[in-house]
Amino acid sequence: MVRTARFTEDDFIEATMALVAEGGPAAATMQAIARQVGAPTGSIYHRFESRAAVLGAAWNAAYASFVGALAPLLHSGRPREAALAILPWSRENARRARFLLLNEPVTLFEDTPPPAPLRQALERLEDEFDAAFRACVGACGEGDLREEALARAKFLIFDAPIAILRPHLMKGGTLPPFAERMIAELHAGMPLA
Amino acid sequence: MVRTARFTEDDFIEATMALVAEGGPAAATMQAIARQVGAPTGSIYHRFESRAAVLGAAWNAAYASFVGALAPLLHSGRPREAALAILPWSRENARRARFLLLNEPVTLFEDTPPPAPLRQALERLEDEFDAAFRACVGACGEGDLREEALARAKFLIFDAPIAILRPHLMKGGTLPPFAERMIAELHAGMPLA
DNA sequence: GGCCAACTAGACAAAGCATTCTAAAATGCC
DNA sequence: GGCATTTTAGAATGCTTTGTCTAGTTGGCC
Repeated sequence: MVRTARFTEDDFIEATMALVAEGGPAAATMQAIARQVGAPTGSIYHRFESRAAVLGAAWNAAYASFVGALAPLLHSGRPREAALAILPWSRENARRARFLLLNEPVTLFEDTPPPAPLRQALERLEDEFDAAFRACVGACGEGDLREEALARAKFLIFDAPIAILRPHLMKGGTLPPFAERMIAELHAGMPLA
Repeated sequence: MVRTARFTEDDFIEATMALVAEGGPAAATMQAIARQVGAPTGSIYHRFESRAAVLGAAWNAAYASFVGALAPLLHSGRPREAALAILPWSRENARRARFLLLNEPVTLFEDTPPPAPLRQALERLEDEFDAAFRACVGACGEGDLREEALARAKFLIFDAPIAILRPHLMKGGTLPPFAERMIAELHAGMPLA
């Protein structure tokens, strides 16, 4: 080792999340990221091979944090708790929540996909999340029936809570307490199986 | 009148929807729209003053069609039917559904907002939709309680059904029959008030 | 104390974009 | 048939972006 780095990989990742959370994917230009960190654009390319790599790394970091919060609850068979866990996670990770939950990877990476290692890492995370859902659903049904049960679980635990949160994540204020109630009520009225 | 137009306003609007539905907002460059229609780029500017105007016009058209399908049902006090109506509308308007339901206006217009007339037209549509929800919720509660009831209705009738549809709209295939069942069950288990 | 790899620094080149501009073509009307 | 005007047609312009390239700087180690 020789010269100490002024800017870490994480500095750029955090700046990217902040910019996307604030102004959408297009706001995260390499120059905007550099400006946010206080670095020249060239420095980013010492850590990331391309813009797609920065976005991909940021996405994977946010997604890993999210999956890390939910997967254990799914594996221990507590779908309701998993759904409700999205709220504290979003409150504690406001920037990540806006970045992760208000963007689709397909639009984030629409121009150029991230390099292969990042794509594979993301695929592993998605598989991990999927496996957690399957473990939670258990061995209920076969074939199409099983797929329906899985779609049901993903809706109840992931998509529906996020749909409840989305308007408030957009506005940017604090998440209202009745969000909790709505999720609980949803799970009371429409059980997993 | 003198020379007959080869390309109509609608040609460009439909092309824009198709491109965004296929490859996200960034795919709808002026040149891509022109290519899709078979026109030179300059011709677009005879009908629309800017790219934001094309996107805005496309968004308003899709949104008007959607609101037109749901608002009457809300006004006649049939929230369940309104929620279920999203399915046939999406099946009959696959391209519009992907364009409208998988994109947020905030990301679509993040760079430059559409010109004032289109913005106002969109605001009117949003007000119309909001009024339909308020009419459906009726006079239940005051102040915060009323706002909660409204958020509840919007979730049950709009956001939740779309959350159910989203994975399938993404994949692009036909919408599965169990989507209908899930929406019905959701409304059975978690009533409006 | 000097060496040298890793880094900062920012100008630069190349590509793609929205928008404009000039020229030509079409068509209802006189 | 010729004119006025709308439209097609597509090249040209200027801006913004990503990614590269050359210089110069830092700081641990011999």
